[in-house]
Amino acid sequence: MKSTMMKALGEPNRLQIVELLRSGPLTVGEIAESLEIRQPQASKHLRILNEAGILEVQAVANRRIYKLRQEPFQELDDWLTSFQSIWEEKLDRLDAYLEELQSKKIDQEEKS
Amino acid sequence: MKSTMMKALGEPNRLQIVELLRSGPLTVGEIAESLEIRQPQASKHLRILNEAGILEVQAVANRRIYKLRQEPFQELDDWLTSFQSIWEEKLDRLDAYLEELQSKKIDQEEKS
DNA sequence: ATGGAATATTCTTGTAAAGGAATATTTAGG
DNA sequence: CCTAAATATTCCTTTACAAGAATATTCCAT
Repeated sequence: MKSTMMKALGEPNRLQIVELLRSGPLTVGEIAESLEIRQPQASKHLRILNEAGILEVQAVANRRIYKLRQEPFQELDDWLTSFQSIWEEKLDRLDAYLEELQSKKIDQEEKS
Repeated sequence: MKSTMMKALGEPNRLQIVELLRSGPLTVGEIAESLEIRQPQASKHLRILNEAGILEVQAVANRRIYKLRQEPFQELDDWLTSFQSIWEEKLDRLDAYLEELQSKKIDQEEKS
C-alpha cells in the first residue's frame, strides 16, 4: 500500500537512507556511519524500509548489502503522474464550487 | 521538507483525504462524511495536511473549503524523476560493489 | 441578541514507534 | 573449536500520535 511506503519514508533517518542508497548499494555499517547513528538503529530502520518493499538485501558473508528497489518508486511516480492530468481540470474549480454552494443555499431558502 | 509531507501522507485517512480532493475542493463536513470519520478527526487530519503544505483553505461563511496545493506534489514528482536517471547507472552495480569488497579483503590479507 | 450549523481546539487515554543498552546470531580466519 | 567482526533482535523507557468526548468559536438567519 502507498501509505505504508509513505509512512516508512516519513521518518527523516529513513529518508536519508534512501537518499544515500541512490548512489548505490551499501552495507549496514556504512549506512550507520554515514548517518551517524548506531548500528542497531540502522538495522531497525532498514528492516522497516525492507518490509515496506523499498529495499532488498543481499547477504555476502558477514555483511548485508542493501539497495533500493525500483518498483515502489515507479508506483509512486505513476501515482503522481496521474495527478498532473487532473490538475488544471478540476482542482481550481473553486468558483464552480462556490456557485454550487450558493445554489444549495437558495434551494434551502425557497423551502422556508 | 519532504519527510514532513511523507509523514503526513503516511496516515491512511490522510492519504484518503488527498485522494478525495483530487476530484475537487470539499468542505470539512463532506470529507468527514466520505471517510466515515467524525468531524473533529477530519479537522485534525486536515490541519496536519495543511501544516505540511499539502492543502490550502478558503473560508466561506460558516464553512472551510479545502483543496490540494500543486507544489508539494510537483516537488515530489521532481524528486522521483531524479531517481529515474540514476536507476540503470548505479543502482544495479552490485557486481562492482562485490568486487570492491573483495579487493578490500585482499588488501587486508596482504597486511597480515 | 439568540439559536443553530459548521468547524476548530482541548483534554484525556490507549497504543505505536524510536532510541539506548545489552545480547544473540552468523561468518570467516586462525 | 575459538575469537572477532558484522548484523539482527530483544527489552526497556520515553515520546509521539490517533481517536473519543466535550467544549469553544465563528457565522448566518431570525
